[in-house]
Amino acid sequence: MAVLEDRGHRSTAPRRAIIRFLQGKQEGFTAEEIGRELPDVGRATIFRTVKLLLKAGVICRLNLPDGAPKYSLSRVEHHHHTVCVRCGNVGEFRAATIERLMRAIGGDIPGEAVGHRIELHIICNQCLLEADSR
Amino acid sequence: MAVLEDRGHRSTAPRRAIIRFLQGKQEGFTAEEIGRELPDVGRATIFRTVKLLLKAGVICRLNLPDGAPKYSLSRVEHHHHTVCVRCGNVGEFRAATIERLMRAIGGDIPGEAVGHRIELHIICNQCLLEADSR
DNA sequence: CGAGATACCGATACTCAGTATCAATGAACC
DNA sequence: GGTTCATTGATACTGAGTATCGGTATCTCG
Repeated sequence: MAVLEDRGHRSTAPRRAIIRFLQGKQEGFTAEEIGRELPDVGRATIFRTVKLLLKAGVICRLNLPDGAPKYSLSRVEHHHHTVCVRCGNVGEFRAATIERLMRAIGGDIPGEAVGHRIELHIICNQCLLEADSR
Repeated sequence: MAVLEDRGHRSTAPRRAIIRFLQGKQEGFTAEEIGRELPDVGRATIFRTVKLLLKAGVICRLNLPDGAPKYSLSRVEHHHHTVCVRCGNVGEFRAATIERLMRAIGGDIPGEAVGHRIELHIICNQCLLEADSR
């Protein structure tokens, strides 16, 4: 909640509103969605705040398989995302094995490895159910 | 070369020009870059052709860490990308270990795994050199 | 080869995510 | 309470990609 103050930013009404809105969010969200939910907050401010939260590590950005941008709360520090190729819902997962493996691969590749990003494309349970019942 | 004809598309001058241009490309490229190189080809046609080549599997789309879109030739069927966080150049790699691991993780996660995408963020050798010499 | 159907073209106008600008406001700190 | 300066919203812009549409070129078939 005091993520921004901790980083030397001011606590303003729009910022509080955005953070409060995101607090409940289980699924990923788009910037446009925030705007729809908080019509009193200017568009620019939404993007500015999203950027701050990104830098603070509170949320993270990912792309759906078609490239559409989406954000999600970072519940755990280092993690990766599952994204449903049907409905676009995103989830998180961690796997220590991956981290070890990526470090090993980083050593085999020219240049210095500084990080990675992994997206697991799935069809989520709900979409599977809907497909069945059709 | 006859990728498009093989899929029932027509062989037209703009398409041939784009494919010929991409043939040489080692690094990743953007749509805008194609347009700069082939000013006689309309913008819409570039995006249309890029989309066809994507569907045909000839090229693939990826995002730089900041979300900027980029394309790269698919030299091998299933592969992943390294992207330099300094200069944005992209490379390819494969690692059978990853594929096995991702399949295992897919089994542990609710829903049906259908694919994945992995980006390894690096600082490429050239950027390392430049950083040293400064 | 000639002709017709239609896939494809370029120009243009649009959408969508995100950024730049700028005058007005309101946190923070004294 | 007053001052400073980060922040705001409005607005205009950029960059990637899509929709539309009248005109053109490719493919196919006779």
